[in-house]
Amino acid sequence: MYNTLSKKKEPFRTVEPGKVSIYLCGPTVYDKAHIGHMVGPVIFDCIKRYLRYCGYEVTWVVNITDVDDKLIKKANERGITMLEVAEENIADYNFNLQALGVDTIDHFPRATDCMDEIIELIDSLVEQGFAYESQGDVYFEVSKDRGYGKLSNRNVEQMQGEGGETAVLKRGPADFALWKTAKPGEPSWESPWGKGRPGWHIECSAMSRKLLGETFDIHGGGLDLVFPHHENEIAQSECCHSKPMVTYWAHNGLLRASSAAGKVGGRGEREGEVASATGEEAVSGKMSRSKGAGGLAQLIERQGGERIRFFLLRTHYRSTVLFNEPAIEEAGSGLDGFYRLFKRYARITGKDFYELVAPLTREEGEINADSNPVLAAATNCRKKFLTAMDDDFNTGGAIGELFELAKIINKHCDDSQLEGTGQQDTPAIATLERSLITLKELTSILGLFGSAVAKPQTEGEGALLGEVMQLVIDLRAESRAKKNFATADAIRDGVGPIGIVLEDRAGGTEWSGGGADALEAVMRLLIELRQTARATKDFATSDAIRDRLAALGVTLEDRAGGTEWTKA
RNA sequence: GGCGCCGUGGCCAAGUGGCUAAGGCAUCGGAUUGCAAAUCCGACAUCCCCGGUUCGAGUCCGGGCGGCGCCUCCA
Repeated sequence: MYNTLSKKKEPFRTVEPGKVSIYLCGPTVYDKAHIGHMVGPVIFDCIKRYLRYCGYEVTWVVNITDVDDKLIKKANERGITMLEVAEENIADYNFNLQALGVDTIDHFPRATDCMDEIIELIDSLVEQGFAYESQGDVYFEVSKDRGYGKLSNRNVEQMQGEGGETAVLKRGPADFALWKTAKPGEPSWESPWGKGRPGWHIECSAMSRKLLGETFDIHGGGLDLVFPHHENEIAQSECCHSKPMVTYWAHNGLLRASSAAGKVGGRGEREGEVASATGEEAVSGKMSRSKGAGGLAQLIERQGGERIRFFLLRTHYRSTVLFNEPAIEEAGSGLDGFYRLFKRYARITGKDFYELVAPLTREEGEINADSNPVLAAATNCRKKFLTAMDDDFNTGGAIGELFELAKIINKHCDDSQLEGTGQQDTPAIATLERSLITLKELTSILGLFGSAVAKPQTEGEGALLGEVMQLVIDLRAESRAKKNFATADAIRDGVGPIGIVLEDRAGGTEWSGGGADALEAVMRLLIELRQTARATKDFATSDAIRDRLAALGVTLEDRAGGTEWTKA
């Protein structure tokens, strides 16, 4: 595991054998989240799942900083309380986490719920001479900490800055506030230094100690938190406790918004036809809420959480990721291959991939391949997957093996002609299931494919039904025009049982009715009509059906067991 | 100015001294299909440039060029 403190990978060892304690810096909840806020939660969710899989007992804390200058400012702007601002954005954050499948967080402490611990910690620092009071504020005296700067690799002398607005109150320009005295009208708490509130940084030292102890295993956060936030946390905690705060500091790379949709990075070669980048001027550069980044919830609505999670996990967590929506869609294309495999499994066995029970631990997952070449290949994939994960949680490399495994399984289905032959309880089926169980075992580590992706659009289905019905009506009209009454009548007779009535009026045909399952039923009717046409070699009609559905975004796929339709 | 990261095929991306440089997306062939879709098979890179260390480097060192982050709030 890579450690920011030592700047290299280190063998994994824990404070307590068999146990891992993790603290991840969560959001300051003054505004809605953007996608960058999910990098840490998603990777640490995987880290926890993986460590658990490897036999560790893991405790994971994500804090909420709900008291801060920016929350106060936001509350004043909107004429609501700081608490209300916090509640609103915590709800947003929780929605985002849930959508991305982050569900392994054990504790969600809020700074305002830990005020006693915070004050106690500050008090101890003052008592030990590492901090001092100044007109109701309390500052940490950086020059008293010999280790200061070790995480972010800097020393106090070389640091610039004149100390900001509060310079006159501080002994040194690098000193930072542990406690801020309350201005009139601001939320405040009683303390030995009068009414006030904690500075940024101290809440994490207090909450991590409260829940994980004075020394814990892993502290995570975005790379942008290394300085000053984590540097100051170390200073506070280690001066107070005279022992290491954390064994591993783990920082995820930052997301950057990339301009020019479709072109992610690379040199700006603009030859030939150039997509005129008019319209929305995409912002390029680091994402931050202060620059207006947000809208994660809307992005989730458009793309779905699993795509976004997969997109984030394709890349190693420490690298910078250029983010734009087409890139997420591309990731989605990769995911689709897995979804198709799951459907294939259902076609063959009638069973649901999501219902498969996979081994929860590394030992249980071992495959007994014997002389089965498919399982031997699956074993090899599994091994490489785990090797990648063992190397600083290399999810990108691990995902490569997932695709490899999917290909092996698909090939097995092809080679053994599992589709359409009605095989059951054969060794080939057993091999299929066993290899899918391994796929499930591995994807579970990444928190993927835990449950079927919910269909995002019920309203869209209503619209689609309308479009499909128009197609049905057109088709019937054309059949009548060609005096192909068999087909025309088959259409009207076919929609009747679905609860749809066709009425021929002077201006054209109108339709009405149709219940909840109408879309599915109409699609089946169209598929039947197409089969009939094909059987009578009426390819003009059969192709017309498929082509027109394609124009609506519906794809027909002929399988050994029958035709399936999917909406893009 | 100080500290640090990155530069692999059309795009994304793994790889941290050694068999044929993973994988995905896209593209082009082939098998399959009435035609498609799906699936499978195949094609598609010598790793920004220069120099060095080494029997051997994308992988280590030095120097360029280019992109980016932190030093102020930030996942």
